[in-house]
Amino acid sequence: MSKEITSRSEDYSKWYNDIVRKAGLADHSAVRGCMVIKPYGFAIWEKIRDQLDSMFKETGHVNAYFPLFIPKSFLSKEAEHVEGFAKECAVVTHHRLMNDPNGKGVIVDPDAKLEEELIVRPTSETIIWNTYRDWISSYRDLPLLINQWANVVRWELRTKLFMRTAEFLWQEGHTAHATKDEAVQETLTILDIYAKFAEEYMAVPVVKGIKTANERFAGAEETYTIEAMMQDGKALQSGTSHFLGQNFAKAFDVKYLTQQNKQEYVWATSWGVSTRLMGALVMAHSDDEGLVLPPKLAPIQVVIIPIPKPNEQIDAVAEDIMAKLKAVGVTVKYDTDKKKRPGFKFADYEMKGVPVRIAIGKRDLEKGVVEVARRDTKEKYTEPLEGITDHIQELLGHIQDNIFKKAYDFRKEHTTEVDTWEDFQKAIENKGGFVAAHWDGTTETEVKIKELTKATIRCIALDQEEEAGKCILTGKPSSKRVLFAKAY
RNA sequence: CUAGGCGUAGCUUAAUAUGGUAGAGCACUGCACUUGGACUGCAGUGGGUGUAGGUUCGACUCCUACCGCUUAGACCA
Repeated sequence: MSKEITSRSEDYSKWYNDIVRKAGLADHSAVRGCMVIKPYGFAIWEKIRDQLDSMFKETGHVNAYFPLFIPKSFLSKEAEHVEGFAKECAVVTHHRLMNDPNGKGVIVDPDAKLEEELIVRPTSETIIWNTYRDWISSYRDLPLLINQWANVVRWELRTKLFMRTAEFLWQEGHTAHATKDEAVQETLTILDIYAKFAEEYMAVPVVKGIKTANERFAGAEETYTIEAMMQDGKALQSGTSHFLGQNFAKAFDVKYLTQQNKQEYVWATSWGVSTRLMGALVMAHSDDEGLVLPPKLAPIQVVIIPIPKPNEQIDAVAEDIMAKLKAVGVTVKYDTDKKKRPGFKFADYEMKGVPVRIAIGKRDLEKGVVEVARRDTKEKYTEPLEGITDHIQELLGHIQDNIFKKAYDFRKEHTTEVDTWEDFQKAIENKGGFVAAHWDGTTETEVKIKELTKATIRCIALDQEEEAGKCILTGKPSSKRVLFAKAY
């Protein structure tokens, strides 16, 4: 097997690429910047999707689907919005192919030019708000709480599997409200869902915060974010929730009649997380042996491996364990492949990040035990068959907690408070991670700091306490610290 | 998009300074033998060197263009 993985210390980027490929998550495709998500990778995405989907539904959202194509004219209706995406749009100009009269193959039929070009959606605000105009006429139609699961295209020039690809999968929620307060509340509700999902399911601790004007979504009044930290100390924006004000309502003329019979523009939000979460999952937990998955998102939570190969006696025990685990909602796989040796299977499931492995051999059965191994700590021990179901269930919980704690401790160690420019530079350069520092609140300073250090303001944490201080660069007064980091 | 680096079998790679007509390991197939951490042996399958041109008697090797990957920027989720 040539499955070895480049170590993190040797080359973090290469390590990441190795994990993604060798754990069977995704491959490069024939199309530049686009990936093929493989079955195992997609199974994880499905877990992410299903969980989030149920959380959205619990909070009153419903799913719908809007077109992949957006008329070019729509994008120009909200000036800031179009500016944010103009440089990375795929444009459909024709609708027909024909045989090449000069030879083999096909060419674009020049007679099939579209009257109005279509943009492959980079995000759907415009097409959705154009639709909402028809759906909203009265306060009785509000709030409108819609989400869609879709693919979008942003013509990225520099790509990395899951982290940034030209096409990616995501969910985008688009809501309309009667009042500003309600819309702001919506963005915060979603932010909480994202944070809860990240921490409780992905086991990735996140900072909830507000983006600076400079980092804000094009067309938003306010952008809220959850920021995670990867093992190389870089920050990863893992989800965003935008308060859009009345910008899109005005651009698309979406008004409603109030109870007082007055015409008002509606208030909007939009929010999304993407397959980038897959990248976060890999980068937050995995090690040099492969993927490490939190049990709650693992497509296979427990794998049972017969030693050295299946036989009637082992099968019977394995099937019994499987049935009991399945009954309590644990996903189990019994690997009966006779061609592969146990050692190979051990390595393979470690590569794939399966949280728990149970090995059953003749010697174990004579003693009424099995061997249990956990992926996160690499611990291995024997456990009586009696009560194995409860033990495994409990263990999965411990693993979930332990993975989170490990990531939490890492973030804690890599969060530094500094008060001088010199310390700031040192922290960013040598230690990495989040650096909490005072900032004078201007975009100019923010941009300057980025030029000098590559660090950007990830967010102003929602729970950041007020504290008088001086901007690390300009010395101007500041009322609270913001989080800086180098980011993906 | 800019600047480097790299493209030889599914993967890792040899042959490239000095052009001479692609060789191996892993994977894969078959058989045998094994089996408590990526077995072993034997026998096979598989590439014409990212693509298109050019130079040459002859190109993996030299030249040009393009494509892709990658690293670092600019931009962005």
